Amino acid sequence: MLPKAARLRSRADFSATTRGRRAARGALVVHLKVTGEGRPARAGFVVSKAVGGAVVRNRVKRRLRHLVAERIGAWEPGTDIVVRALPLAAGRDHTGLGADLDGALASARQPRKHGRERPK
RNA sequence: CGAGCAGGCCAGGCGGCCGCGGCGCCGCUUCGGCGGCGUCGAGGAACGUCCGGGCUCCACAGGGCAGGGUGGUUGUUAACGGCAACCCGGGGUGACCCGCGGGAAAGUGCCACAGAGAACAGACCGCCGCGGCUCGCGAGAGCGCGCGGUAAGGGUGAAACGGUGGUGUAAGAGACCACCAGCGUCCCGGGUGACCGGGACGGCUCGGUAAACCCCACCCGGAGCAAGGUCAAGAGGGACCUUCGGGUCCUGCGCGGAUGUUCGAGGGCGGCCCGCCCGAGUCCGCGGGUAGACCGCACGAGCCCAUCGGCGACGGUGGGCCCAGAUGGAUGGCCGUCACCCGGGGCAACGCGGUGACGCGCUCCGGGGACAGAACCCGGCGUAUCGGCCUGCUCGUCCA
RNA sequence: CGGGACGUGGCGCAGCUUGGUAGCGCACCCGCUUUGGGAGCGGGGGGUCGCAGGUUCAAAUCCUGUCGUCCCGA
Repeated sequence: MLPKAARLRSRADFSATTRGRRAARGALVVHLKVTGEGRPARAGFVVSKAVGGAVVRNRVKRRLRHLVAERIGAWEPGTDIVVRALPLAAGRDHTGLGADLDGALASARQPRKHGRERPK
């Protein structure tokens, strides 16, 4: 799992990260912000009451923490992410959540294109 | 063997890889932490928050009136609205189960519709007597008739002012009698008690509803671990120093308005009134600051075993054990395997039964494993829960 | 942690205080009106009163438990 130092633990950290880039995939929404500071990367999780009861919420959180822990070493220092779980995440298994997380991260890392591509 | 009743228990096991939090020891450290080893790490409901207590702070001067809760008895307990045993009423063939189970002759209210009449009741039909009229020779019969008697019968209703049989009567009626049911008073016996059993007498019968108001008995200070405490930080103001960035010390939000200081604001004594006490601030608006750490906080009405008392809830004694403490919130993630349950396929092999189809064990495949996450602690209650196990008991059927 | 409100046809609400008939608006169906539609007029259908138990002759209403939703204070 993630040690304490690698987790976002205050309201201020969460707000700062949430104002960064955002991407959604499947049951997850990921906020990403590269601060450029020299400390290790950190992650935070938001699982609201809409996802389920305490048992379901804890299970989702624990799975996400493990998934992030497997990936966090590869990120550049100073990166903060916030992973928010949608109600769909309650029925998602480990593999499914991993796919959602990777997809959302890849999408968030891509530089945002200005304007939308209009369909022909 | 089949139905069923009651009580209790479990909450998958093992292994691999990768992790998280607390505590202890050791080592390193730039004093922020890091590493290693050891050890501990969710529940029977941790849940809902329906009760009761511990603990902490506030208050303690009482009186009256309101308010809330409980409601068979006796126990049990720190306490309870819990639990145990028993009593009463109801249900079941039975084991057993269910009951907010005080008072309706203290008072008030309500009882729709139907029905003649619904609470110190009521003559619609019927029944009976007298009178009237009609018919008939007459005995008598009849009536959309009048006056009176009558609560036995009909019908309505949840409920119609005791039941059955007789005496009696014009017809009837507890008007009277016998038995039965119920009520009240007294006596005897049993029980700590609720109450039970028996007897005598009485008037003969007095509806339901208090989960309607109410009456009676008993109980009840207010808040809540964001309780409460220690420390740090802080905006503004003042003084001093200054290299004009700031630093040190003291005090500790600033501004405006209302009201008040023995002619007393405001607060406290759970609410109101009286009374008493403390007493110089209190309230409103605008603007600003803080949002940290530690203690409380894990030895407790604690758990396990034995034994004694008690029908039991429970209590006494002795021995052993230390058993979660997070704070964007740890106690896990992934995989394998073995047992368990469900569904489907197969007899190719083995075992049992059957002539056999096949069934069971077996084997192959697929699926399932619930309800649910500590947040100051404890005792209960209530609710959710895939399934499995144990003990005692009841009824039915068959065999000996 | 403490306190409060609500649940009634498809939707939004009354009725609960003082227990006996569940009502209103929109929507739906049928008819009239119109060339047709809308509007209007007339008629009609539709409700386990969140769930379970209890009190009562009788419960949407009273009591207890339970489920869900929402709000307020610290």
